[in-house]
Amino acid sequence: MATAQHATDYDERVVNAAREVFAQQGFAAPISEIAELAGVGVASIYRRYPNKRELAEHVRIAATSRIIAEAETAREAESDPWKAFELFMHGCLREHTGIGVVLPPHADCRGFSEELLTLRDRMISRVEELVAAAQHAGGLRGDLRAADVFVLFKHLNPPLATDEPRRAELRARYLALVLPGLRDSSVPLPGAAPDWEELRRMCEGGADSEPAEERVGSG
Amino acid sequence: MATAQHATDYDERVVNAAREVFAQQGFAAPISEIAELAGVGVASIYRRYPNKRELAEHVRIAATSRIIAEAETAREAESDPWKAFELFMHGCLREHTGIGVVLPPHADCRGFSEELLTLRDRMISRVEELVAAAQHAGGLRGDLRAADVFVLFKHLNPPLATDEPRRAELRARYLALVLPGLRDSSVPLPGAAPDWEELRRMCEGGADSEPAEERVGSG
DNA sequence: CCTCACCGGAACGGATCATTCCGCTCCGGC
DNA sequence: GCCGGAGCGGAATGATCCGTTCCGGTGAGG
Repeated sequence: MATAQHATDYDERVVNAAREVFAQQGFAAPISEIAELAGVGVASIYRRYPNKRELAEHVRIAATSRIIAEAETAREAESDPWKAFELFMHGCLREHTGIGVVLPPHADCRGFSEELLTLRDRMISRVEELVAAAQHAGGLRGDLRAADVFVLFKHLNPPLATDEPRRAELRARYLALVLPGLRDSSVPLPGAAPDWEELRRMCEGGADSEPAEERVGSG
Repeated sequence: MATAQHATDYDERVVNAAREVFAQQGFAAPISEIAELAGVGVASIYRRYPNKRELAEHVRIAATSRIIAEAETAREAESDPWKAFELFMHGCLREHTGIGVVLPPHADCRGFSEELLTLRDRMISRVEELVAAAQHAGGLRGDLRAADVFVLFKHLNPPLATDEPRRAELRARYLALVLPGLRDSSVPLPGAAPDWEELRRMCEGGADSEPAEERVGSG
């Protein structure tokens, strides 16, 4: 039916716009921006999601699932562990992957659904496996940790420069700039990789996640 | 005199705090945050600067000057162009350099003083010279542009994770991760480096700069 | 022409932030 | 010990932004 088709079309545009806006600007981005990018009114978003938090959670779940799928696909498609790792990195930075949206799950886990937390853990496991395999047999430097990969994602993702084709070009450029260096272990990495808690704080500062939690003191 | 000393002390704490906060959170950071980090009241900031814009400009001028100095120092201290480039990168990411604050001059030049615009141009020139020299004789990959260096700074700077020593550790870690790759030109960089205008847009989205265009206010 | 479903955008209320105002403390002079 | 003023911290103010809700408009089906 025309009507159902129309609704589906709207759903998709809203979700896509939300993914892009959240990925690029963080979860503090205004709903109106999503509406504008989607070419709909704000009310059309609220007609589909009860509030911003639920929209954000939906987007996070979708993006996290997609990253997991990228990891599994990469492993299956490539027997060479380094190639698989490379493929995964490229896959995560492809258009519409919404990689920018998977950091906040590490960044701000307060009040998330079990589903999302489970997905988050699975995503981390998949990345750890890819890294370990590439280190064992692929020449990936041994002192790289999975958390570093997420830091790279965080930096490689949100150019936000212009339109998507150009953004993809920029992601590709900086991925190409960084990837070869990951195999050069002539100089050991100083310091320790961030743990998930620290990564959380690193992402919180950059692009705000949810408004805030309990406003404690003062009055 | 105790009084003069005290005032100087306050000035310094305010400027340092402003540099850190602006560098990590962008120029949209609230003044109250700066005040808190400096351990002073907001009024003490306004007693020294007529408004937020002038404080920001002061910080930008200081940081930009410092980057220029780092570039000149590096060139003079090292005859090997690659070493000079490396030294410059490390120098810019040292504590208190405020590298995060030099991006917005490219990011949002509206209504800046001639002084700052001149410094900005000089800073760009110095970086271009270092890059060209390192490419000519130092093994730096030939397709790296000066704008890429600023993109790297943008990503290497604002961990914001915890306290400064740890932040310095993180900056060092990711600089060490990236630097070796800059000499590996086996795979040419795809896409084009951003021009200054595009870099401006890239920074605008990430961490807000000034509120918006001309906000008349302040009556 | 009427009804129903769905839209876009204006309206509302709360939160945030730049800036100003005010009462307090500390210091030197008497 | 008491007075005047400089300088301070934080509360008060006014404007803006943003999440959410409300409402009048529009097009399809009957």
